[in-house]
Amino acid sequence: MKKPQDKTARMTKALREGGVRVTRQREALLKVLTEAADHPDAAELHRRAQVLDDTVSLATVYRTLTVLEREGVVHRHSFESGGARFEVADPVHHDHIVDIDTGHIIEFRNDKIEELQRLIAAEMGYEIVHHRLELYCRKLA
Amino acid sequence: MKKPQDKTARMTKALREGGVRVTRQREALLKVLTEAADHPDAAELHRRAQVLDDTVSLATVYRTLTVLEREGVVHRHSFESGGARFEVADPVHHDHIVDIDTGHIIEFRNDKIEELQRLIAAEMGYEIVHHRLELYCRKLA
DNA sequence: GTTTATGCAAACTCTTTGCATGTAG
DNA sequence: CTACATGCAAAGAGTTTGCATAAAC
Repeated sequence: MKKPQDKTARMTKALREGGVRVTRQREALLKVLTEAADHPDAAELHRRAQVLDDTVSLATVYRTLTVLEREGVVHRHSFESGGARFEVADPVHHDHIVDIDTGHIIEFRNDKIEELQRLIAAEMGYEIVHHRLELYCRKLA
Repeated sequence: MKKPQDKTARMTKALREGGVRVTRQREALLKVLTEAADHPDAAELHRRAQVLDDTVSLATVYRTLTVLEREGVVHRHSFESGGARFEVADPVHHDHIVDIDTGHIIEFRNDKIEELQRLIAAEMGYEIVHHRLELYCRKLA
């Protein structure tokens, strides 16, 4: 069982070492991000962060998310509808299943599919820098 | 060698049978779409369609693309940056490699990867309705 | 003739930015 | 103390929409 506070501590350390200032607002956002079990968008992160610190503005949420993404501690996804959604970067890459009826997002990882992608790209003379695989699904009866 | 005019003819037929009116503007857009070897966005399609019919407005381009997508003759993609990009629906599904240096988009199809996706979804109790696989790549040296 | 599509401009959503002020290191 | 981060409001990009007019069937 990984404790969220450990994650936050590791993240703030990584940020400071990257020359990034850890402000009250950024601490609030980091806490909200590490505690999120879902994939919230910027507005939702703003709402959650304001509970912890009501001075957090939406502009800062966006600016901070950009910084966190650049520092590699957050991943940005854009699923089929709506704006960008965010999650704390997982050291192990995973893909997503989107339940088109409920909107729920499920993570999965499959080494075979990762390897196949690498092979396909290589056959075409390419090396994968990053990729995106989303399965839009419906629950089986 | 498939002739573009055949494609357009088939598409207009499908549209009329779907109760959709085929206007001058829609004809221009269909022609531009079938002749496109790339994946243009709405603004680019607007530019190209205006060469054929200068009364085509951007609003109509958007409205028509929505109709064409609903009728199944066009696919809409949203790659990592910029707005939506469109292509005539391919009867055989394909995925995309995006060259991150040039922006070029290459299509590919791989049955094994399609099958793997189906298996993964099934294992989680899901059936795939549609999916999206994009490989953001760099040319190998 | 009816019903649907169009152009235009305004509105909308999501995101970014300029600027004066605040604050982390 | 100085450089960087912030809030606010305004601007931006991409897309949609209300309305009066035009045209497909």
